[in-house]
This record gives sequence, structure tokens and C-alpha cells, in this order.
Amino acid sequence: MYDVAKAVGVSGPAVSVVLNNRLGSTIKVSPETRARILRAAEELNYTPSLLGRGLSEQKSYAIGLLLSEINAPLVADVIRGVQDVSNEQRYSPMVFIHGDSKEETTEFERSMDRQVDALIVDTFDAPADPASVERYRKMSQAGFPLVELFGNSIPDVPRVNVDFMGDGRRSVERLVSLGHQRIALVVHDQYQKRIEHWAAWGFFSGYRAAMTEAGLKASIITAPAITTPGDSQPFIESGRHAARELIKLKDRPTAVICYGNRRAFGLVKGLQYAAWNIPEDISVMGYYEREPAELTEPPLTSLVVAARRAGQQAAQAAFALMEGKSGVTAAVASDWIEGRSVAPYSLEVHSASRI
Amino acid sequence: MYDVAKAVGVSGPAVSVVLNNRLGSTIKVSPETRARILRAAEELNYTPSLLGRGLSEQKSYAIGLLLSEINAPLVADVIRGVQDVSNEQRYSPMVFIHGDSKEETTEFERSMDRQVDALIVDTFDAPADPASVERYRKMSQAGFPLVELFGNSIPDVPRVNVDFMGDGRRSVERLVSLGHQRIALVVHDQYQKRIEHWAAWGFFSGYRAAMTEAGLKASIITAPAITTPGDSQPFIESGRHAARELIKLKDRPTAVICYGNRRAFGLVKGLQYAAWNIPEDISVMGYYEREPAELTEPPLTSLVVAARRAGQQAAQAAFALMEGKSGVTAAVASDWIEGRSVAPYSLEVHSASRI
DNA sequence: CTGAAAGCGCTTACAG
DNA sequence: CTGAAAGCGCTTACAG
Repeated sequence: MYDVAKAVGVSGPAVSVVLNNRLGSTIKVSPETRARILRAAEELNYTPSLLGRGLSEQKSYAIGLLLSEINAPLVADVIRGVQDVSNEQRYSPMVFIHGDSKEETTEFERSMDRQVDALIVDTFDAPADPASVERYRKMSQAGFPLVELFGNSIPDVPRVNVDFMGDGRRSVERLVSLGHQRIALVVHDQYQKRIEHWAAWGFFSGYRAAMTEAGLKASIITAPAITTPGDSQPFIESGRHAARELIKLKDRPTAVICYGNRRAFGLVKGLQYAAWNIPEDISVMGYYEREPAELTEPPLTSLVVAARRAGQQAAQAAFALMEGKSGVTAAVASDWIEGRSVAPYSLEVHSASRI
Repeated sequence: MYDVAKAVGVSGPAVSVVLNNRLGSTIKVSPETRARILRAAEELNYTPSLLGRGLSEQKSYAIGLLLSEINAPLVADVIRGVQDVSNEQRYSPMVFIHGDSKEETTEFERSMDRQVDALIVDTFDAPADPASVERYRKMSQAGFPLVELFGNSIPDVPRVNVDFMGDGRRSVERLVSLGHQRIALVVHDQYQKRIEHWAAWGFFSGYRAAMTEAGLKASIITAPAITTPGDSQPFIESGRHAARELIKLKDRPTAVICYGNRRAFGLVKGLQYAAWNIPEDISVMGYYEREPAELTEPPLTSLVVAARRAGQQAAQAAFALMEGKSGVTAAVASDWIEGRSVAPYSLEVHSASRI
């Protein structure tokens, strides 16, 4: 900085004021010296040191992301979303990933040691450690900019989550617009516990509301709930189970929406095992994870969680809090991916029902 | 810091020296005051500010990760690996993710603006932008601690990559130990271009070497190479293609190793379509990506890339460079995941060959 | 309205 | 062998 100041023949603070465009400053710089300062900075290739500025302002210009390994497939997109928003503000994401609640505490402390200016905490839907929850709640209340992402465990904190309810609704609406009337929902058997499994519950609620509004009758097929997210096999088995239930149904649906794409993968497998063709015999619409939808055959038409937008929203909330505004809680609508598992309702095909 | 100093009745630098355990310092502190300082720090719950220390030492204590969106599934594990190593040193990963080489430049500049103390650059196997390559090479030569991860585009730079050759070798060895003798390799048709596709070439080389050593005859089945990594369908189709080739073979292998698990997914599908049972009729061993291996049925026995260890190694190389040592280039062996797609060679079964 | 001083929280190099 | 001073690169608050 001093080099620039010297080059122009002006004081240090003057270049600080000019480069940061600090208008309300007590330091006034005439337009021409201002221009000279800018030019000199340009020529000398000068960018203010974040280290110096940070110490002076007591800011790290880092935004902490405390993420769960469970959400590993989303991590890259979340980070990009945070980048999208923080780039202009010269903020960067500092990432802390943990595999369990003990590590969560360690990494949390590390993030505090790093003096991050805000923290985005991914609690997933997993019922977080009560001690952690209390810790987050307290610091938020004490004024620290904290945003919850992908969960609703922490009371009274700005939150960004998937719009499960809206997604359930939109899934139905799309099938209805294709002419379907008998639309079943496959969901795990714990979906009515709206506190512990409010994601499933929200999706179900959206489904139910949209069905009612369309004047259609809801039809729920339940499959075993899976709690250990690591292994895919139980999810797939859950889908196969749903397939067997579905096949037994008297009033066969022409379309089914499946909560969870690893489950949908198993559902499709199970139906194909029973010699049903997809989408000719039944349309299958997936939900949530991207990769299993792509690896299903036929590839699933599905809403998949918009992790990047979620990251953007969370970062926006964090900046709002840093500026003293109150962070807004947001629900992020998922994105469609187009597969080949959904077809318009066709009278001829579906009336030739296999009974 | 001053609070601690005052509480003990000692100067500021003294507590600095004690807390950092700086033995060779010109400041000597007697054991008892040393103990008192430590106790006071404990009581006052004092941890030195990284902001202050950073400015003083001209270090950010951040290690930059410049990662490609292509490797999104690995990002979380890579970060954890870096954490594993940098935790003790009070370093934290600052992550920059890009989707193309234009963004790569932007994010690179951002990482420099952040004054990261080292940079781990993921070039994947994608032939990186020559301008970027030159930039990385130059800064490395100028003494900046830079490590290449998942690629070998940048000359004369410490590098951490998958041990493709060793993995090819170990795949063969495992099948040989199960009694298999006719072991084919499915690989894309560009594998002989060892510069552009040195990953495939390395894997092939390991396969060939191990086959030779076991006194067995190599048998290569090629399938179309895929260059666009986003969409899974072409990979799967490539695997189906390989299945058709495999079925045509006169001297049918009892086991096949498939380079790439989305391709293996298609291969299994294609074989099952031809009514081959896996692993009864043929053992299929996968390679590389984790999730497709889990979603194949039966789940694939496969080496999958050890991204976390790669992150650890890269971080270690970065720290070595920061300490003035020369960073070591490392090859990271992949991890086995156990599926149900591989069985011991059984004479009865395989002799009842369908011809 | 301008410009030199003080301070952010540390560390290292240098005087006593 | 000890302790007070200088400095890292900025910013803001306060004297002229």
C-alpha cells in the first residue's frame, strides 16, 4: 500500500479510502488524485492484503461450512453455491467436514479457532446431538451469524432447506398435466412422524394437497424406512418391497411417485422383475438423489435436490446476518432431470390392464 | 494475549513464546512462570488469534484446494483427507471449485488474493488449458508450494495420483488367487494413447504385467471411449457394447475386469440380458467409481479410488514444500469394496460352458 | 476539509 | 539471560 501512496505522493489512508470506495469517510480525495491513485494501483498491480485488512477489521473474510459426510454427494454443489454469492464480497468458503457428532464438535471448534465470520451448519435431517444443537442456538442468539442448511434441528435460526412440500406438489402436478389420474406415492413407513421424518412428511403433504386439489384420491404405498445412509442395498430392497406391494393393488395406478431415488431404483427393478414395462405399463417418477436416477434403466424423470441454489441461499442468509439484518428462512425447490420413466397417460395402453 | 500477560505479571512476548513452545527463542522463561502462563491461558480460555499471528508471520494458515467440478463425487473425501493432515498444524482447507478453464482461472486468482500458503490443484486427467498449466509450472518453479492432484499435466511439480498401474496389477492378482486363469480386461478403445489417456494405459499396463507374471495370456476387450463425463448413459452403453463383444469370444474368460464402474454397470446389464448369471457364469470385477458399483446388481467387487488418502498425501506434499523440503510425487492405491460379483473359479460351473 | 497517529494481535529482532 | 520496541498491512478515529 505504501508503495502506491508514495508513487502518487499521498498518504496511506488516502489510498485505502479510494480503493475501498469508502464515500462517507472523513478523508476526502479530489477526483484527480483519486484517478491517479487508481492508476498507480493498477500499474503497481496492487491488491490490498486481506491479512492486514482482516486484522484491522477483526474479520477473517472466511465463511465457514460445517458439513456432514452424509451429504458428501452434495458438497461440491453447496460450495459452488456459496462461492457464487460470496465472490463479490471477497469472502471465501472454508470447509469443515465431519463424519459423526464427535467430529462435528471438533470441526466446529476448529472453525471458531479460524474466526470465521459466519457459519453455515449442515444438520441434515439426522437428529443432531442435543449438545450441538444447544451450542448453535446459543451462539446464534448471542448474535453470531449462523445458518442451518438441510435440516430443521436448531430452533430460532435462519434455515435453508429443500422445499419438500412444494416438490411433492409439483411431482403430482406434472403427472396430472400428462393426463394421469391414479397416482400413487411410495414413501417409507415412518412418514407420519412429522418431527423425526419431516422431510418425508413434507413431501407426502405436498402430494396429498395436490391430489386433493386435482380432485384425485391419494394412494400411499409404504416401504421400510432406512436409517443407515451408507449402504445402498437396504434402500434398493425397500424399493423392491414397494414393487411387491404395488403389484398386489387392485386399482392399479398409472403412475407412481417414489420418495428417494435409491428406493426408486429398487422399485423399478422389482416391477421389471414382474415383467412390467416402464413407462409403458406404469410411469415412475423419482425424487431426491441425482446419480441413482441416472443409473436406473430407464433413467428416471425426477426432481433432484438443487444443492447449488441451496448453497447460494444459505450464503445470502449468512451475509444478511453479517450486515445486521435478520436472515430469512428459505425453501429451495428442486430441479427436474428428464429421464425416460414417465409417459403421458394413454387410455389404450392402461386399459389393457394386466389383472 | 495481553490479559494473560497481565494476569501472570509478565510481558506479552513471553506468553507468545510459551504458548507456541518456541524453544530456540531468545526469550527464556523459567519453568514455573511457564507453568503459570499456561495455567492462566487455560483459565482465561485464551487461544492466540490467527488473524494477529497471520499478519505478523505473513501467513494465512489456509491451504487452497482448486478442484474441478468433474471430480465432484470425490470432493468431500479429498477435503477430509486434507483436514486429516492439516488439523494439527492449525491449517484449514479453503476450497475453490470450478466448472471450466475460464472459471479455473477466476478461482485461481481468488485463491491468490486470499494469500493461501499452498495450493493443491486438481487437473483431473482432462488436458488442462495450456495457459493454466504454464501458470502453475511457473509459480511452482518460483518456489510457491503447489501440488498437482489427480492428473499429470503440470511438468516438474509434486504430484499425487491414483496408482492406476498398481490397481490393474492387484485386480489381476486377486482373481488369480481365486483360481481364475482366463481373465479379460474391458477398457476403452483409446487406452493405447498413453499421453492423453494415461490412466487407462496405466491400468492396462498393470493388468498386462500381472498376467504375464502369472503366466497367463492377456485378453483385451475394447469399448467406446467417453469424453463427456456429465452423462452416465454413454458409459453404460459402452459397457453394453463390451458385453456383446465378450459374448462373441470363442475362448470365454471366467473373469473380467472392467475399467470404469459405469461401464461395468452396462457390462453387467448386457451380460444379464444375454442370460448370463453373475458371478456364476462369469466373475465381473469393477474399477474406479464407488456409487455405480453399489448400484449394480449384484453389487460389484471393485477397487475404488481412495480420495481421502489422496487428499492426505497431497496435503503432506504441500506441507513438505512449505517447510522447504521437496514434495514427493505419490501414487495412491485404491480401496477394495466387497460386492457379490466375483466368485472363486469353479471347474464344474465353468466347464459347463454355454457355447 | 485534510493528514499524521493509533491500533487490530501477534512475532521476531534487537537493545539492555 | 531478560524485557521493551518495532513491525506485519491495513482501517478508523482523531487531531490540526
